[in-house]
Amino acid sequence: MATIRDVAKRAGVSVTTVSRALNGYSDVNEKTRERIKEIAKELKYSPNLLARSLVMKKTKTIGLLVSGLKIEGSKDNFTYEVLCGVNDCAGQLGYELVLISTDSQKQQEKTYNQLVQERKVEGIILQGIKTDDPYLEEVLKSDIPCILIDIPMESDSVGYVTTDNKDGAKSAVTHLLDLGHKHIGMINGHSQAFVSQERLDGYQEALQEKGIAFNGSYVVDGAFLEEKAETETAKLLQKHPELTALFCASDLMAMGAIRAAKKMGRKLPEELSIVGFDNIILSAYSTPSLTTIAQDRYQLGFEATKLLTDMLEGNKGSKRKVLNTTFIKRESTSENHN
Amino acid sequence: MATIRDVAKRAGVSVTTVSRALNGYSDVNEKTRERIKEIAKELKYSPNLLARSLVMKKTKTIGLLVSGLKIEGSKDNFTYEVLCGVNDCAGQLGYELVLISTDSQKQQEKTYNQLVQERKVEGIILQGIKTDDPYLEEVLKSDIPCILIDIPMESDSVGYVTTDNKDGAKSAVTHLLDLGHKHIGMINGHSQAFVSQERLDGYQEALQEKGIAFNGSYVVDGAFLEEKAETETAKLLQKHPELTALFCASDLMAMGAIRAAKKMGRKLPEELSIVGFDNIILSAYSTPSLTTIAQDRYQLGFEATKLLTDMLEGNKGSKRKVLNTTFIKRESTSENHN
DNA sequence: TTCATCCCCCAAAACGTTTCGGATATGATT
DNA sequence: AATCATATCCGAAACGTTTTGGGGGATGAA
Repeated sequence: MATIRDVAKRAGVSVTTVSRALNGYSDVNEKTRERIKEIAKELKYSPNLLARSLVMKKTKTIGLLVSGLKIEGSKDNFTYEVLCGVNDCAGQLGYELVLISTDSQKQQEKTYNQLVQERKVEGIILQGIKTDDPYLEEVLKSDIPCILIDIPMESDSVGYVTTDNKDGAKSAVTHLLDLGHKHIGMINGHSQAFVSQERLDGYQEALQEKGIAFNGSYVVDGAFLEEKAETETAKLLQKHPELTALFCASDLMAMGAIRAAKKMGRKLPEELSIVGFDNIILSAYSTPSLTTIAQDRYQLGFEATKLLTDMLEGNKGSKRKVLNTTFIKRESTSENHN
Repeated sequence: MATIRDVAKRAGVSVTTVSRALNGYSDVNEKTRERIKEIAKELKYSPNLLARSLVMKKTKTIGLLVSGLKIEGSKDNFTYEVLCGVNDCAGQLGYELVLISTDSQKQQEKTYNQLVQERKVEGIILQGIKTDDPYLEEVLKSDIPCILIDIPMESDSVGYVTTDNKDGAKSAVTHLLDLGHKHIGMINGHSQAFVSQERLDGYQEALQEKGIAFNGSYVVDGAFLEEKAETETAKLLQKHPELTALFCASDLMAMGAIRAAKKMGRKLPEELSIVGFDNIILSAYSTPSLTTIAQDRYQLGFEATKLLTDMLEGNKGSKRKVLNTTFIKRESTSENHN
């Protein structure tokens, strides 16, 4: 590996001049600059980023910290698609991306600050963290720039990007109401996610606007898990046979709900309408295919990165961004025939 | 950020001693070692990895270079699951992971060597590269340690990990033959993937063992794409109505095949048996669910990382690993009734 | 001639580590 | 008393950059 010294020697100038020539400073003669560039190319010189970072105290690196990077994530692809967005944006802006993953085990050993400082990243995007995670508090106190995904919290150094969950949920439920459904259940996610509360809010607001009373026993906790959703749905339908429609806070849970309904012999969608949230791949392939609220996970990652790099480069501006959802009609919803 | 100098000052020793104390050298008194550790913790000292790497010429970092890290990858999750495996193994072994993605555009600008040297990674895992990619040649010439995924090529510094594609394909086709099918089509992947050839070999070998002549016109190119597979399947079935079964070189293509068959009014699986390859999530949810050959993508990533770190640490040993497949029976295959 | 301006260039310090080659003190051995 | 081995410690160099604070020469103006 050729160093800057090699180039300097060969060019008969000082390392200072090489550095300044290559970095586009104006106090170097154009002729010598060209010569230096020539030689650099000849020697296949490329600056040692470690050395550069060490002196400049900038690494041009961001980290994607994901809590629970597990194979189960394949089902909703949330993390993968966020990752794609982050990667694309970071690439465009010349930032390197390091992937950091934690789990409750690792968190015992290292604090957030340690974890992040060690990796020498300038900023962090946080994905998949729950609201009761001890890291979250640390993040908000720390002065390491950070963007949270789907956790609407801010501080001087942290911002967030999320989807308009309330509005999305509202349009889902409104869709069901428009189809004539009066008794609509909800399979919500666990309470360690902000989005659960938001989606519940949307559910309630939609009901309220149509003058339908909210019934707490119509809402159950599916914990964002397919199996849990299946058993909870079964129980719910058993207990409340009057339900003709379900709003699920995630497509994956909707898959569980579909299975539960099928097992109970309910005809879909004639005897039970189901709408999900997320628009995961599966929702287009299931039988019946799933009417759902699409959120753009790629964009979530992309915007998070944009926000983060803006912060890093000192561009003052909003540190939050809320994305819109899109309603997607498929087969799993139909008019209420009761 | 506290530096080693701060610790040294506070402890009243030299930086050398602090360094050696913290790194477990024996030529430092246990008492002072304890004192230094104490102070280090007190000052929240953690060594600057940039500085360390600079002098040690080791970064303890590996790169996952993926060609075409795109949102479309959501459908088969190949990259995501490999990533999970790489991440887990790297984490266990104390390596950092940086994600590098390229596309044909970026490859114009930077050679493989540049791309990799700049990032200061010690080794690379290469995923998603096609056989006609110019990078591949460069990889084999380069002396940067590298593990290829699903490309069985070796050199002094590069090894590979892959699945036993031929055997997997063979068992898929054998399954169909055992069900009494005599005319079996194949929707293969494009020829820029090694696995395509291997799976074709397995297909042929299975036929041969049962004494059935190979018919080249039964094999079409679905390019690993769902849509392409759909149109190719439609054409194939039209041209060869005698076909009662299909072997698809990927589950995603099988999805296309299923759709094509349905559109033609074929009853599945009674009038057409289909077996896929991969065992992607979708295959369990489609109607009919897909009989397939499972390959462990997570393990692929995990083993790749193990191989790579072995190389990096000078452990001489095999630089290749071939994983086995598992046959999974679902609804899409049944006995031949003709 | 003298002085101020540019234009180019450079030596040296700094970043935070690790490591090499001693240095010192202590105690044991001869 | 002299020598030697051992246990601890340390100064300084090295890694490859960027940046700071000039320095010298040419040019133009006074």
